[in-house]
Amino acid sequence: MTTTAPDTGTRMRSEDRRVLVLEAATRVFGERGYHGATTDAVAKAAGVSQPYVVRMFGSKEAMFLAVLERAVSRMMASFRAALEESTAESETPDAETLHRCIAHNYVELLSDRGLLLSLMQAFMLGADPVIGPEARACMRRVYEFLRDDAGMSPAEAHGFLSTGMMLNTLVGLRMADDYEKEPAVRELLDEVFPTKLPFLLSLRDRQS
Amino acid sequence: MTTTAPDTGTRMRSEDRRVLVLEAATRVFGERGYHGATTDAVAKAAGVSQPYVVRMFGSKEAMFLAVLERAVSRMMASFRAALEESTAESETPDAETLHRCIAHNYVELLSDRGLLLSLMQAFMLGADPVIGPEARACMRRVYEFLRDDAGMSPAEAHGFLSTGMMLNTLVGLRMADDYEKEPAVRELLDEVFPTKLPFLLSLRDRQS
DNA sequence: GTTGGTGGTAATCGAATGATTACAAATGGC
DNA sequence: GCCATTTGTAATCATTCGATTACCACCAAC
Repeated sequence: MTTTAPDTGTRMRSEDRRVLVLEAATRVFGERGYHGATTDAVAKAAGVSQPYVVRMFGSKEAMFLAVLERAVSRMMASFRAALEESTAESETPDAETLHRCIAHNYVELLSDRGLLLSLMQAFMLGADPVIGPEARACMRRVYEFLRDDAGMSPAEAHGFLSTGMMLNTLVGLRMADDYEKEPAVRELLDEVFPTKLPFLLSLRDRQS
Repeated sequence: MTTTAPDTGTRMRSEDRRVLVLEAATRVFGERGYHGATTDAVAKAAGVSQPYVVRMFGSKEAMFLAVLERAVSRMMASFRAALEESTAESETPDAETLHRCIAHNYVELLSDRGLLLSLMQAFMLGADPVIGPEARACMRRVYEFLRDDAGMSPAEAHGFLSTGMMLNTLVGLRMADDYEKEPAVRELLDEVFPTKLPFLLSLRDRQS
């Protein structure tokens, strides 16, 4: 007897499926953290079976590392695009122009819900013997880009990274949930997201 | 027959024991995160049995909330002390004096290994229906202190919080582990911890 | 001395989870 | 058409973990 529902006949190339699973994993890891995320939750979010996601990456740990690599690569690509934008505006862009261009692209990254949160989750795993070194390498890549490619001074890079950590933290906290109820929260978010607030608030209502 | 090792005869008041367990839980939650921490690991770190820590707080979730409350209370106390220090130096302290005094006490907090990391872990749990609201309230308490008591402008409070998030992230990453090997890391840490670097590096070598 | 409350532990349970195995259905080259 | 490869799933396993239960030991009051 057949125990499974009849196949719909549609099969994907594993390459495409892998991207789907990676996107789902990014969302799940971002929301629940490395330890809190389950391979089953990722599987359900991607619409595949749990053993499939395990075999696709070998282990949950390897899957997280893949998510991390993709996340930092996409962030770097976003920064590089921002750098080109700002050099297009003026030959030797000042710090403010660069900041504005990067901030613009950075908030765009928030659309990929979980990407920045997955990075942030990795940054809290420095004690992990496998993930820790990879996470430190990610931070290093970003810092070296800011110094070597974007031409920032150490102090400028520090300020830029600090603001980024703050943004990520506020997103992790879901601080926007209290925007209407708490005047202090409104004031803080108005300060931190001067131009991108409508976009941030629109993110809040999306699924999950 | 007796299955247990003979009691050493030393018994503690549950109040004192509770503090010991809270300190142990702070370390464990800080290192492994909420989901990654186990009640058994907390029990072993505190030198008691696992059922005891569960009964003491009712649940792992309640224990985390207790850790969170203690952490934010101690941080606020540290900030209040710093505020008094700076007003002792000059009647109406400028921003730099206040920053310096707070930074001094803040780095002291790092001695309580895990306190800031536990806070940071909570900040990544905004999606949790129970912990999320509590974590947002913690952030709000800190922001309102900076605005109302420390007299910071929204922009000043934003900058201060951003730097704090950056410090916490670098500690979570264990970035100091790469201080000697990676020149970029050395440069970054020299910039972020201008005066407190020896202290930071000494923390690195402590147990766990 | 015994009694009752406080400070603990050993043993165990049920559920969740990451991983493995065995198997089935679709696809493509020949 | 046939067969090997690829794309998937159902079933299950061994651990782990939070929680519960039942029990024991110390101590103070009377």
